[in-house]
Formats: sequence, C-alpha cells, structure tokens
Amino acid sequence: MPIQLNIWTLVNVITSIGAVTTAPLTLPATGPDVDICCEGADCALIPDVEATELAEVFKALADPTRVRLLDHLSRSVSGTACACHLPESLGISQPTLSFHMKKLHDAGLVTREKRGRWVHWTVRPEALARAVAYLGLPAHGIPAGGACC
Amino acid sequence: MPIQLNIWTLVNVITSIGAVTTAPLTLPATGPDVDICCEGADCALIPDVEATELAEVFKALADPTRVRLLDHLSRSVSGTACACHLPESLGISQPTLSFHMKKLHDAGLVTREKRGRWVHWTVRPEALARAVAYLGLPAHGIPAGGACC
DNA sequence: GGCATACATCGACGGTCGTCTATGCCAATC
DNA sequence: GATTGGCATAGACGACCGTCGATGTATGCC
Repeated sequence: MPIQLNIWTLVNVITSIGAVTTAPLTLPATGPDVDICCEGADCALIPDVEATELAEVFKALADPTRVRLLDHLSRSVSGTACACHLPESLGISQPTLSFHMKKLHDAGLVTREKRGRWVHWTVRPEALARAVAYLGLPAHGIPAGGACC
Repeated sequence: MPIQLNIWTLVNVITSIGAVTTAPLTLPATGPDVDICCEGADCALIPDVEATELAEVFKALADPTRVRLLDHLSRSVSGTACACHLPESLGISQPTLSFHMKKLHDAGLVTREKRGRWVHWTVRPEALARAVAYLGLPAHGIPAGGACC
C-alpha cells in the first residue's frame, strides 16, 4: 500500500539488464541438521569487494532525504528532473541538497547533465538492479534454493 | 554474474506479501515540457515518515559486514543459521558480530531465537520486500509510469 | 562589463558509526 | 555449587555523516 509498482515492469527492467537469471537455482540441496550448533561452517561468504560495492549503494540510500530525492526523480518524466525547487520542498538548504546529490552521483545512482544554468539529474535503474538482485536473495527458507549450513 | 537468483521466486515472494500490485500503473500521463526549468514543482514527495522507515532498512544494509551476514543467513536452510562460526569467517570479534546482528534485528530484517546456549538468526523476507518495492520504482523513463514534473 | 542566479565547495559543528577490550549474564556441564 | 562457553553490554576511541553559513565558479541577461 505504501508504494504501488508494476511487478512485471520490474521484472522486465531487471532481466533486461542481465543482472539476474530467470533460470532456477541449481545449488546442491544439502540435507541439513541444524541441531545443537550448525554444520557446514565452510559455507562460502560473499566476497569482500562485492559486499563493499553493495554496501556503497545501500549507504547512498541510507538517508531519508536521499530516499525522497530518488523517489522524486524516478517519478519524473524519463527519470529526469532539475533540482531547482527541491530545497524548499524538502526544507533543506541548497548546499545540503548539493551534498546529497553528490552522494547519489558518487554511488552511480544518478547521472548529471548541465543545461544552461540548471542541472538536470537522471536515475540510473541499472544501478539499482544489482541491489534488487541482492535483496531478492530471499530464496530464504526455500530448501531447493541453495542451502548452505 | 555476482548473484544468481530466481526472478520468479522473487515475484512470488513479493506478490504473496501484498506489498506490491501486479496491476499496471494508472497515473495520469502528463505531457511534460522540461525545458528551461521544470514545471510541476507541486509534485508530491514521499512522506517523511515513510522515507525515514525506508532509510532505516537501507541503513541496516549499509555495511559490508552486514551485507555478508544477511547473505549468509539467506543461503542457509530456512533462512536460519547460528552465529557460532561467523566471527572467524568474517575476521571480526564476537562483540562486533553481536553489534551487527543487533543492527539487523533492530531494523526488523532478522528474528532471534535462543536454543540452549546458541542463538539462531532467521531472515525476514517480508522486511526486505518493502525495500525491493521502492527500488523497483524505476518505472523511471517509462512515460506511462506516473510522470510528475 | 556588470550583475543576478544556479550550483559546488569550504570550514565548522554536533551526532552517529564501527571497532575493540573488558566485563556481565545465562544456560549447560561437571 | 563451581566451571565453562556463547552471547550481550559498557566504555572508549577514531572516523565518518548531515547540516549549516560563507564563499567560489560559471552561466545568462541587462
């Protein structure tokens, strides 16, 4: 109820980028025995580099102001909008807005384009797709979904 | 290539929770005129409360260690795992692990269950679904998808 | 050229984060 | 009851974050 979106659009966006596969997971369905402790402590963890890259994206989203900014951009035509009216709408100063847009830009979530005196920002959906793929991980609780330990 | 997941499982998980709709968006396709500046500065922003709640989730994910932890849990059977071997696997101390698990727990991303001396953690996919719905917003650039200003 | 405007950067400030060691708590075992 | 082991908490410390006013930079208009 908070946010309405078309799930099929989401599917198309994600799959078109090739960030994920539509094929079923084929990891070994190890018969577990989670009892006293767990066995299978040799479980492979996400590589540090990859975890860091994902964390960078989430860090860029880890602020209410930036959440609202990205949402605003995404609702705009072509995912593009100028920043002119945003400070007053959000109740923040112009330097603060600039600071947040830089954060989003550094994380690769938006692109910058200068048109005359104004700057226009555009969302990069492909940058979000990776985060979506990670959050989609919830093959959790599905035994065939790559049990580990 | 980084993370393989079954997109249909994702679809099922998300839609089953009712966090999103599979119906197409029906927002007015406003004919835009993004020229010198933008018009339509009266565009509604996400409510502050909602943005804050989303930011809380992203904040919980905004650390490489927690990204790896959540991934580890999600790969485990039933999305549940004990924390016993994690400090050494991640190269962190036991208090640090406890600190991170508390962060994930406070954000509602995992549940805690004590079994004897050990604590077992379980992922809450429904908590992630909301973040996925937000990131799915990229109806960006799709004219029929709720243009704003 | 001179001025107004949109945006970026700087410097400062208080607050939060991530990590550690040391310590406390509680369940299981002897 | 004493001991052991898994986990949480407390306190400390350096690093980073979010915000602001002041200032710099570049563009467009007179």
